[in-house]
Amino acid sequence: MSEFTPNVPERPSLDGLELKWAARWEESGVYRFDAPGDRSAVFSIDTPPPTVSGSLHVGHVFSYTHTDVVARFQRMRGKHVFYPMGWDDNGLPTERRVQNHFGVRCDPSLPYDPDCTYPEPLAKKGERPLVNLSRRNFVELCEKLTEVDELAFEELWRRLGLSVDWSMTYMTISRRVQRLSQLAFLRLVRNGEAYQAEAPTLWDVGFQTAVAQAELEDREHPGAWHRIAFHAPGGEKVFIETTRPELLPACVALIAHPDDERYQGLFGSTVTSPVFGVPVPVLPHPAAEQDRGAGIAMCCTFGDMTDVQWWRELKLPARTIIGRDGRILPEAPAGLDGAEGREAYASLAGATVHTARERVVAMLRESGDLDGEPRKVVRPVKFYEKGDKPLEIVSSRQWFIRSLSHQDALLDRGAELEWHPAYMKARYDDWVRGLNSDWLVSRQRFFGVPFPVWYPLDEDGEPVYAEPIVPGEESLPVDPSSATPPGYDEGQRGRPGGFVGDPDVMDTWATSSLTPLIVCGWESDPELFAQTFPMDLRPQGHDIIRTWLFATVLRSHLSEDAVPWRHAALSGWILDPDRKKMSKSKGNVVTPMHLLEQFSADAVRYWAASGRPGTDTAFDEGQMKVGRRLATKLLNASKFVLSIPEPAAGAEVTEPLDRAVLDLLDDVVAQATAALEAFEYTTALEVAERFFWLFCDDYLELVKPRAYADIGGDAGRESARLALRTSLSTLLRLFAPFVPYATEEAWSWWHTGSVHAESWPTSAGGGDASSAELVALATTAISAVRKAKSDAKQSMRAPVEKVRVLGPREQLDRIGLIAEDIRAAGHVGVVEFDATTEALRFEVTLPE
RNA sequence: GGGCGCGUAGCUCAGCGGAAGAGCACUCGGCUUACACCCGAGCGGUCGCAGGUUCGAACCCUGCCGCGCCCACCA
Repeated sequence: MSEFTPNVPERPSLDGLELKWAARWEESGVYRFDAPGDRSAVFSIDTPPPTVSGSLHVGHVFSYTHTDVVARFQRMRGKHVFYPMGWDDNGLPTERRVQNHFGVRCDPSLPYDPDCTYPEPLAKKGERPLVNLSRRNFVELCEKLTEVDELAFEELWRRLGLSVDWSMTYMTISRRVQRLSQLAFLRLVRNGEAYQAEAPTLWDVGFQTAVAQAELEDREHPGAWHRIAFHAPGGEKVFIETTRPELLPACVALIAHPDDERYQGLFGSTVTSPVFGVPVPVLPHPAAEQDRGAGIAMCCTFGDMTDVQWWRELKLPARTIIGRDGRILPEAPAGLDGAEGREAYASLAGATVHTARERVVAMLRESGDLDGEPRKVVRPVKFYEKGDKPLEIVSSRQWFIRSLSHQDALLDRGAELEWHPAYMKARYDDWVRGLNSDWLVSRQRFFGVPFPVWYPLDEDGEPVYAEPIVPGEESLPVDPSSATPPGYDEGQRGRPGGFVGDPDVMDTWATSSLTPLIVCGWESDPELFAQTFPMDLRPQGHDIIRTWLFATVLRSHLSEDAVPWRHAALSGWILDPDRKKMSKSKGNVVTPMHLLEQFSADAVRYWAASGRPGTDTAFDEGQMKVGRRLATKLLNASKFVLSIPEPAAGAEVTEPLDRAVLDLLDDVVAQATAALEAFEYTTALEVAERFFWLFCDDYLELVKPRAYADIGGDAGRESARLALRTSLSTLLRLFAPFVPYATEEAWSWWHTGSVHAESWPTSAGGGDASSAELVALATTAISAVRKAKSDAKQSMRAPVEKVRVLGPREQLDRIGLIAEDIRAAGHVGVVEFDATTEALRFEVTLPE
């Protein structure tokens, strides 16, 4: 480029930049990953695949921007940035959305219909009966809907300016990912790290599926304490207290602490439950707390996890009374043998837990075994995080991945990671230390990756779970509900001596925990894998440390004997102005596309970049306005610098002010680089921004007359022109990761290539202190002149008769170096110096 | 109950051992050959509280108060 006046528009604007540049970036492939053949030249990012179940919100925009800033920085540093995007379309949210959207329901017993005509979306809820679909048809419909969602997501991400390589996009429900997920699972089965077991499991009666420890949350739930009498053989009453009287027929023991003096005489004896008349032992166990309730608890199968512990450790019988639908089972459990007890139970059969509770309380009241009235309490109860009814515990057969036996190794893996911010590691450590069961990965749902397993049926038609049939790896992915296992034909499905497919699907996390393996080409592209794994960065929310982060570390540990990445960057929440977490349910979400349209992508990115790693950040349109101003200013400042003729060949930066400013900028580059290397993008933006405003407000004003050649002669003019272009080039590159559109636009006015493919500015080591001081002196001087004009309510263009500079000799000497710039910029007649022993000050004399 | 983080200007936040900072808001002024979607000047703070360490503390230590989050318990 050697044109004097580059291609600068008359009135630069942010409007329309997104569409213009997003299209050109796609065309030119500037963000395309090309494998360099060398792991050290790659920066690979394990981007979170957003759940495709509706819409992205500002929280997504916030955290994905952080990652993009880092990606762009690394790219400019010369790294081959491996930055794919995925969509998590697996799981409950999609299932639920499809059911509501199309008015359908999955019936796994139906056969697959290859010519199915799918229903149109419902115009309004309940306008027609639900349409039943086979599992495979249901899954196809899910895929249809998620495709549409994914396009909308991609459009938003492109507009935001994420420098993702869109040619590598993956979907967690795709055949490729299903294959990989099943393959990884079968490998775990083979080496004993995945197993199935029949055990009491936390169960959501609404969704009718088992849930894992990581998916629990506590909610305040109203209940009541009931004081209930059991009967000892001698006729005396033993009172227990419970919030779940409906579990009385499931009671298998009373438990008190071994040291509790009140119950010493009862240990080993048998008491009889009221109403149901079931004899149960009174047993000691250290998990019983003396100062809680009556100090003696009724152990039921199962009211809570302590019941499970007692049941297991004291080898108690199981008296299950709650079914998977949350209702009381029709058949009374073994042990409930008395006629009266059976009659009482019959009155509960089929009732919901809530109704059963009322009936049991009524019966207790009638028999006189309810002591006093129930006392209402609100106490925390375990819920499935997506559910709306308290969890029950039912016994069921489930698949688990071993994690308890790897606790120490997982803590070591956590220590291998660099955490940003560092204190987030504590959450991981807490979680790993607090694990109380292996990872339950099976879900009794439909839309997800099926377990690639069948079971032979014995002559009675009962599955032989101990001898699962697995497919060959080459046949993956398989859906055992429609595929036939090796050695069988389809006619044997469900028949004695035949087979049955595992009906369950894997939990979403069981697949998304494999994202590093999915994107890096595990078991499919060894060359790519060698260049990208272990990955450099996992960015994610701090709320899913116990799920996604933990599970990914576990799977990588089991599969690759390695950490999945070197750095984990945890982003915070977006808080609404009331300091609450922004969420859809609170109805306070602002749609991201609207924000991008209103403020521009650069502005929204600027706001996002103001949130430090791990820190919850307020949603702040004010910050977006500031960002918009910055981006506009970059365009205008660029226009101005480029409107000044290019420096002549052989020009040199000779003027003290010019040298000092470049020195200062060099220091800014050093600071910004160090900050970005440590994922402290906010600090990088701050130092760049502080310099930029000083550059615009003070340096540009001071240097204008010289650059226009009004003063200073040839050398001064060329020095100014060279310093201006040099600064602008550096500044545009410094801001490119943050405001990619404005910087690209301005860059395009005087360069042919993309700024995002340029190299990151390098620092010569930072300026010395005297440069910073000289710039500070220049700022102080020009401010003093401005203040005088401002106090006199005059225009900045108004002439100044005289400026007297008073202060220490050394400072006067330094100001002397830049006095001519100050004089010209301030429209000052003469500048005089008077050495004193006092602090530096300026006397500004305006004309009469 | 355990852990983590945070309390600095009206608001959003930097600063984390050497003279209290920025932006926004507010007040006053200015069409200045890049930008009026702009520019300039100004107002504004017992750095949560109380002790301690230090020549020196917003910063380090101890205790307390308040807010948020994570985990556990849930008879």
